[in-house]
Amino acid sequence: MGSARDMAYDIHAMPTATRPTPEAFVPEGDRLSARTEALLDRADSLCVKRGVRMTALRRQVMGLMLESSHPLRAYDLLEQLQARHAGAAPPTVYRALDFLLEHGLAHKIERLSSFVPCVHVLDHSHDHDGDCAHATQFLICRTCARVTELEDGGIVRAIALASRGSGFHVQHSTIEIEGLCAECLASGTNESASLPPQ
Amino acid sequence: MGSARDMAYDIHAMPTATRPTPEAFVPEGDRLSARTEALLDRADSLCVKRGVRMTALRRQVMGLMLESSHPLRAYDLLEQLQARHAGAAPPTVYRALDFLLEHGLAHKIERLSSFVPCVHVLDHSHDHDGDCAHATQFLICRTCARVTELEDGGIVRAIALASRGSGFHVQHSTIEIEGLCAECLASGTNESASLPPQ
DNA sequence: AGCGTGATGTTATAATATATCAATATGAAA
DNA sequence: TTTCATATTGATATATTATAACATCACGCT
Repeated sequence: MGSARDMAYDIHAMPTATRPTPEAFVPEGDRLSARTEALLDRADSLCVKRGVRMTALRRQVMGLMLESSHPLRAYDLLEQLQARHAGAAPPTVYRALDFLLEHGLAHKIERLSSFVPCVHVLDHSHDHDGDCAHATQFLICRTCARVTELEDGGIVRAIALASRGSGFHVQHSTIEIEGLCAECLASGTNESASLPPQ
Repeated sequence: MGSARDMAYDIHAMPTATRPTPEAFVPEGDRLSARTEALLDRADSLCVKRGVRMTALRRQVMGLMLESSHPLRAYDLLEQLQARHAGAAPPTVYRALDFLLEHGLAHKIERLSSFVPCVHVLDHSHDHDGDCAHATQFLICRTCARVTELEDGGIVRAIALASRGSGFHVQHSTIEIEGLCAECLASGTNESASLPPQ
């Protein structure tokens, strides 16, 4: 036994390191990038640390988001999930998403009714670990539809200051900034990615 | 003839000042506060200035929002609209809302899938007039469900700064801050108004 | 093994939003 | 005034997003 929850559910619930020869078990189209596998494993150990369960289903949904270059809608995830998970239905996806959102492993982009994996909890040294209450902001490119997650102290402070000025106690902020990303600005590619207007 | 668009559609399309004795024409339950009437008239003249039409339908929808203490969902508006407007259907409301949003007379609160009238375009001296591209932020109270609209320069600057740091060109920002308003904090009334979590 | 809890399966439906095309109203031109 | 182009509204259908409710199954504990 390699870890606290190995052999649970199926191979997709296992950190890569504990698998015999992963490729042999992974059905066509399911190979995940090394980065995704690494991030999934980080998410996984974060869950262990918190005493919650990163099940196969949740890991799969997280994996789908990590492999995508842009936010995915619930029904996008559902469709992809169904390829390997016949019985998947809307609640299947929404429940997995609820878990991931609750534990700060993913975020909902309200403007797009879409979801992205959280890179700050997972990536490098941002060890929030037991605490998932980080304040994030999102840059949404209207041309390429990519979303970048920020954790900008200046924005957080400005919001705290303005709220305090109104006697308001902040619990959560939704900050979604739309426009053109550096790459699209540079390449002059201004066709919209069919985002909602305003 | 009293103004550019008088007698259009019905009495509700008319600024109060041009009406003979408004009360006599207004059906039961349709009396609007003096504040609402005044703001509707401001919205109206803003539209005239911009060469767009504040029709009876749009004015009614705007009026419903102005009379409400909290954000209204599209189907709330629809239901209220139907009381005086038999044929009203979802597109009726969404089209009126689209117009009001486009002209900065209302805002959508993404977190609540709800709509509020814009007070900054309408109230007192904020004469944006021809220009509706003001940057707003919203304070959403989880207890009383009231929403306060801000136009805080500090937040706008912090966002501009952070975005510039990423080479991102901002076109629009959605800033929705959830928590407890001063009144609810003071009164200790902490029952949630059934807002979505996180 | 038996039990309590949490996770998933399954079906149905609620809530939010848009597409499409017909009918009508409006403002400007002739 | 008539005519015309355009904007607005009417009406029906449907797409999209999200949840309720209850059955079943897996897991962790004793």
